Amino acid sequence: MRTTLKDIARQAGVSTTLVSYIINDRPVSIPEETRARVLKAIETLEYVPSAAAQGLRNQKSRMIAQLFLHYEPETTLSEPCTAGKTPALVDSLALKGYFHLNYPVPEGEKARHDLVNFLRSHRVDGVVIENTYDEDPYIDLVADTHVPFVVYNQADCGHPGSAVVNMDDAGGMRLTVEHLIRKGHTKIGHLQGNLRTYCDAMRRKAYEEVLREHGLAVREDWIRGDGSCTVEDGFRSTGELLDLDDRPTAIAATSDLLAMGALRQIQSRGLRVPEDVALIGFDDIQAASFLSPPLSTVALSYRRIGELAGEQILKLIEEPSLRFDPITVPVRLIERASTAKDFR
Amino acid sequence: MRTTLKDIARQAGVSTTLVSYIINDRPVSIPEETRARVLKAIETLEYVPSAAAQGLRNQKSRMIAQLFLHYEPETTLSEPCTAGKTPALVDSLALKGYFHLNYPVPEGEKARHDLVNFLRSHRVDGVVIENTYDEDPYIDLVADTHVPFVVYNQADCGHPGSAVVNMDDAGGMRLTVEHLIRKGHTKIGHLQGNLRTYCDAMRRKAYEEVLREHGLAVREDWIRGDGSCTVEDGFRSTGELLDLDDRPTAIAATSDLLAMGALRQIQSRGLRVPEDVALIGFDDIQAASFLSPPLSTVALSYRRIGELAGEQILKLIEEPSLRFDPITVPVRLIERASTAKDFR
DNA sequence: GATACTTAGTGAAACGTTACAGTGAATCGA
DNA sequence: TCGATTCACTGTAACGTTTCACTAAGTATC
Repeated sequence: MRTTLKDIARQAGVSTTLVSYIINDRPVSIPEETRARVLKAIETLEYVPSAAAQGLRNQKSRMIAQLFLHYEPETTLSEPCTAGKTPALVDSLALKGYFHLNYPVPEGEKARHDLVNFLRSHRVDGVVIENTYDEDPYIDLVADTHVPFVVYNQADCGHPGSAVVNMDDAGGMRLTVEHLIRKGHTKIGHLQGNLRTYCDAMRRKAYEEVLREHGLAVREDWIRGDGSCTVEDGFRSTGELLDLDDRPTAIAATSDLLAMGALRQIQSRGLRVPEDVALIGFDDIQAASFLSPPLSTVALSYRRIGELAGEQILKLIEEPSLRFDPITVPVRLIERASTAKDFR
Repeated sequence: MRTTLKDIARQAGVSTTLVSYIINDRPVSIPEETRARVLKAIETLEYVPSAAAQGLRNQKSRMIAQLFLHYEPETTLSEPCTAGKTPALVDSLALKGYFHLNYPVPEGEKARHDLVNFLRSHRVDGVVIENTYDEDPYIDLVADTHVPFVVYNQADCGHPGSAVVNMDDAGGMRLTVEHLIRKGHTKIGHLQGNLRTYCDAMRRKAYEEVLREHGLAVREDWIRGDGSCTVEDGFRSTGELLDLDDRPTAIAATSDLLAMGALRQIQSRGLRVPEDVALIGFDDIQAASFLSPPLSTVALSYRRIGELAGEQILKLIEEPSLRFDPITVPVRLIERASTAKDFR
């Protein structure tokens, strides 16, 4: 059997109440001698409180779940953007003695229902929502359970007990397109991601805005991508772009994975990057600098984002009435060889 | 307040016992009419059982922790080898209604102590141990708490209530070295990883064995690597190798990351791969096929490994007396351009 | 000497489930 | 028609904490 408070109390000749007080450092006066006796009993009997009993009594679990919405087994947890934030989140939770739970939410009625039950079961004190769509209905679902939550990549969602952490998607995409324009490009294509996500939607919007600001037309046939945001999609979509009679001389991709596919496609046709087609990505994944030519891209600190999410959710748990303004984490342009030639 | 069994019982005019029986599908005879009444009450009051109360009562949490030993914040969770297995583990646990917890264990007495308390607190029903050293003392630590566990990359550890899942490290390294020998190489260097890990130790051992079997000398000065297994290490260590008067004509790295660093070093000196130095990695990370030249390597299904770990730990929880033989997941050689030239 | 306060504790009731041991009533077999 | 069985339930005691309201001394205050 397991060692319980009762065992400690018996061993030390005191009540369980007193043992509990000592363990939890309650401000009651206890003579050193008694305290020492109890601590010794805890030591020798190797007592550790039962998480379940504490959870039941305190209505707290000290667990935070990271929700992976629109989950697909083979991809979601491996994507740079999704996976990148997890380590920092885990670390910042661990720092405060909280545990991190991975909770995938595949599409479908069953998973949706399971999610609500999960949240209602009080298994976790709060959640961090990953991989949301723009104005994602799942957010309301979570909000309705009154579990505090932090969500990435959303406009301010306005729910009480929630906070938003964004990266500067629009700013990043502006950087890339303006960079290409400075290099002399006027025919700039775009490889888009999943437009249902806030990230990719904002990036595409920024792409169009910058073009218009510079008096360049937005051509629908220069915007490609099936939404899967994979290397394969990049390869295929770039193929479509290059098949056009009037094709772009530069491509701004919404992710490095798309850009990797693009690079492969361009080079497989004997074209050169950046001489024939300039190419720039987004995310600055590790592989980017190893491509030939090394890929220009936008770097952002996924660590910082995850860290912020961790801090926010813990603050919300302590004080659910807190209101936060959405935080936006800055990005920066990384210029490499894939955009290194001036185009005139 | 939260809706409890009592509320349901009152609403349906029955005892809490009966409600519990219905929810848990206990084999007792209950007229359809009563059952329907109770289910309706559950529905309308939106009842969901309290995870903590069930945990306390059943002494089960339906949670599995993945332990990341020797944890370093910036790297451990991002490494291909470590991160690669997590998604499949999460999926296979979710399939059976179990939750997946990330538990980092940094070096140090405090973290070690926290770990023991964590396991003793019965917060999880079992653990999967990631990133172990060879004959890692942490394994005994876990075993002593009698929490069922699965461990990757170990010789059979012999503890009751445990299982081992390996990938075929030795077999994979044999494939790469034999491949290089077939290509005509006799001067083959090795970039080693962290020899304290079973993986890297096995790989290095296999490297040496194959050399000996083919009558080739094992030269200590051709074996490099500071144990960090990073791109930077690969770059630096390959520099040392190339500085030698009598230098290898081929390099077998224990990981793709090391090989990426090696490639950068080789090319930065104006040498060609594979003409001047052939190069082969291990892991088949996504970037490998995007290098110039594309990197030969060893592919293994991290998905399969994670899946197996999930299945094993759940079986152990159901039946802790079960004994499993260590499972070894097969690997295969991927030949790409970085080893494509015969060397004579 | 009565009153108030501090010290060092204790008992019992939650928290929300589940399992065991029953209990009446109805049905069945001989 | 009696005992046994089945049916449809229920009461209560756990599971292991924490908290609230107490108490019974001892000490200080006036």
